[in-house]
Amino acid sequence: MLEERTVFIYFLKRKGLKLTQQREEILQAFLKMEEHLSTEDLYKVVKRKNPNIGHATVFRTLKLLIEAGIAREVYLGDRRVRFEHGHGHRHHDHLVCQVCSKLIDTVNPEIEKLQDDLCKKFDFIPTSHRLQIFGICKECKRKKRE
Amino acid sequence: MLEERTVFIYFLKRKGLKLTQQREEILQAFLKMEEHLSTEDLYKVVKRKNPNIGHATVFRTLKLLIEAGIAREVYLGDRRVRFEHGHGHRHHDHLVCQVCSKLIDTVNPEIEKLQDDLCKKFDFIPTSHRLQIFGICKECKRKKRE
DNA sequence: CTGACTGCAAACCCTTTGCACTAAA
DNA sequence: TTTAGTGCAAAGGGTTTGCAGTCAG
Repeated sequence: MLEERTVFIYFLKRKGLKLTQQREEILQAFLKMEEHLSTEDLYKVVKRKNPNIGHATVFRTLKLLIEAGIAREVYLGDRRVRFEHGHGHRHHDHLVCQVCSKLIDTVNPEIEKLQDDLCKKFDFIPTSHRLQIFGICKECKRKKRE
Repeated sequence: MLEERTVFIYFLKRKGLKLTQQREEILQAFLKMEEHLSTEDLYKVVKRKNPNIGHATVFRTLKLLIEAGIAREVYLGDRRVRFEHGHGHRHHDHLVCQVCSKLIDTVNPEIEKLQDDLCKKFDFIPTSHRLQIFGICKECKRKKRE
């Protein structure tokens, strides 16, 4: 948790930007979150600590976090932009349950490897990727039977 | 091309819906398209044939096509919903060029296989998936060098 | 005939921006 | 003090819906 904060501070310094109370709070909220929150979700979390923070600040700070490589955008199928941790994390793949919306994160080195092969085949330089498998999770499957 | 039309007609009949001139035209335009068009794109294509068609009709018909399994939604990272063929087509993976926005479609049976394994591991029943690799395509890479 | 369909325009909803005020450095 | 940051509210921009007129069955 400390490390990402350091990255952010360096990033700000390098760009001549300032570390404000709000940015600090948003960063902390972002780092604590487990799931893939939307701007709105994060806004609500931060607002609990600091009731007069605005949407715009959350939005703008999130952009900075992305630029700094600390956050990453994910699209889960609705029209909302969601965020996940980016810095130093392997990019994981998602199993998305269409019944309960639960998300299972996973990393599969073999798939990763095949993706690289695929890129080579097309002479394509990858910067990031996103794998989502939609379906029904274990629990929901069980409930259906009951 | 005939087959999908049949599927659609059955679908409409089953739901007590009507096959209108507009729906026919939108279906044909959708089936002819090669790329991943947004509602807006498809609207423009159809409008050329039938200038007084409205956005809403395209939008609503697209929803029907999805329900009938003929179309499928894709999210490429902008805020647009895009569509691709769904019925009877293998789900292909995408290489998305971040410079020129070009899309390379591809299918990789090995990756497909590993995905199935992944699902089994989590006892997850997959219904569809989506793999997107973002990066720089061959042409744009070359241009950069020049 | 009758209920589904259409086009229009407006409502929606999330994202993004402009601006006058505030606060890091 | 200077310049970036903030909150507010409004603008954007794509998607969705309400409605009165229209048309397929």
